[in-house]
Amino acid sequence: MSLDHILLGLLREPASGYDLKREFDAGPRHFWSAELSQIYPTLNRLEKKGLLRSSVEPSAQGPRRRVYRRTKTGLQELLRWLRAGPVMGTQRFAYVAQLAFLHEAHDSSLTLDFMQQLRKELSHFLSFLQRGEDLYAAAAQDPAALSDIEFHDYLCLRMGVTSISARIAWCDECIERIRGRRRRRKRSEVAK
Amino acid sequence: MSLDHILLGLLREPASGYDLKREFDAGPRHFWSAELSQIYPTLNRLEKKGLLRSSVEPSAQGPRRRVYRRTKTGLQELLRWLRAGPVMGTQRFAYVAQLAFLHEAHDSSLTLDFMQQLRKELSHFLSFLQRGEDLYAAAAQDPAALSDIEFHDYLCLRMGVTSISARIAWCDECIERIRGRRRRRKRSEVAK
DNA sequence: ATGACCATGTAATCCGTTACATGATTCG
DNA sequence: CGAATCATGTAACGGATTACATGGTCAT
Repeated sequence: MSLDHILLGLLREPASGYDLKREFDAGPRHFWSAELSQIYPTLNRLEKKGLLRSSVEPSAQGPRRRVYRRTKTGLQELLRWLRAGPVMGTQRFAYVAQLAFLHEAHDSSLTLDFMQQLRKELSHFLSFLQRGEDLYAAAAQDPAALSDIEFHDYLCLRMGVTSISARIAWCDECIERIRGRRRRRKRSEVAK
Repeated sequence: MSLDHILLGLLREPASGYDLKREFDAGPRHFWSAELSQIYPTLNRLEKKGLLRSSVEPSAQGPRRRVYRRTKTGLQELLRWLRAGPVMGTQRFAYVAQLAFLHEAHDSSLTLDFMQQLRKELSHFLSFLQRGEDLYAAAAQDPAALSDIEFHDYLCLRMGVTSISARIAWCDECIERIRGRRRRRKRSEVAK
């Protein structure tokens, strides 16, 4: 039930479902995502549970919006979740499973292509994260220059950058190993 | 629908649902997992679709087992999935979301404790992966010494090791930054 | 007026976890 | 004989995605 708590967390400022969706797409993309069709019913449920309160407000641009605010109970529930320690959810990387089975194709160029395409996709995502990181350039020098909120955001962004960078390095390592393996195979064939 | 393909991939040798569950727990733990209650119905469905074929066989130890084999169609479907290129599923890291919201607690020691506990859990998992890596010690020298299957398995294991290592380094970086921020905050308070 | 974007929702379906239910075999 | 392990499933629930449905406002 993490989405409940993530919405509670994002609602440090009053926001509509639509706003929250945009926040998901802007920031936490490297660690969470949600669709509007999941957000709206969840907000509704949280309001029924008394963790949120909503009011309809006119919009500056567009139709009327339902704006949600966290209640005192909502904040308490968020803090309870945070104090319970890190939630280690299950990881799922379909592309690693694919790599594990690529031997079935008996074609090392397919594995090579696969890793090169993966590297490209990861690099693309890394660029996106690094554009965000540039805004915090000062933080690398003096972490005390940031507000509490910015500081925590920055740490999360660093997680994205270090973890995608490591994955790209892994791609490079794989590509090198695949090439090395090929060369040695060819050599030992010639030796015969 | 990745589980379908992962089961097809794991079934390079005939196996029962119970066998496959043990394989999940032994190997792919760092990139996939599944429960028996999900595996059994999925195998059933794949058989109905003609991608698998099963037969009941006596067990060496215990009651009779239903052993599944991949059909030609099953292998073709697996290869189709592999050739389609890397599947970039959505990532979900609840603990990063937690970190993003920890500022609400207004207590830097809570953030510090959180990161230290996270580091501990990740280290534990890294040890598990490294025990697996030791079996492939030779591969680091000569990748051509491994069979195709072992080579691909090894690359997947390396993904786990590099990616968890990077995450641990990130924890250390965070811990350092939190401490540095504290010191600077205290200093500027004294300066007043 | 029409297309882009703002805004909110429901329905169908699928994926995944937890709990429940059953029973065979083996080892101490 | 009792506990551990082998072995196969079903049921209930919850989480997440895709598709569908509706309509307002604004700029061109």
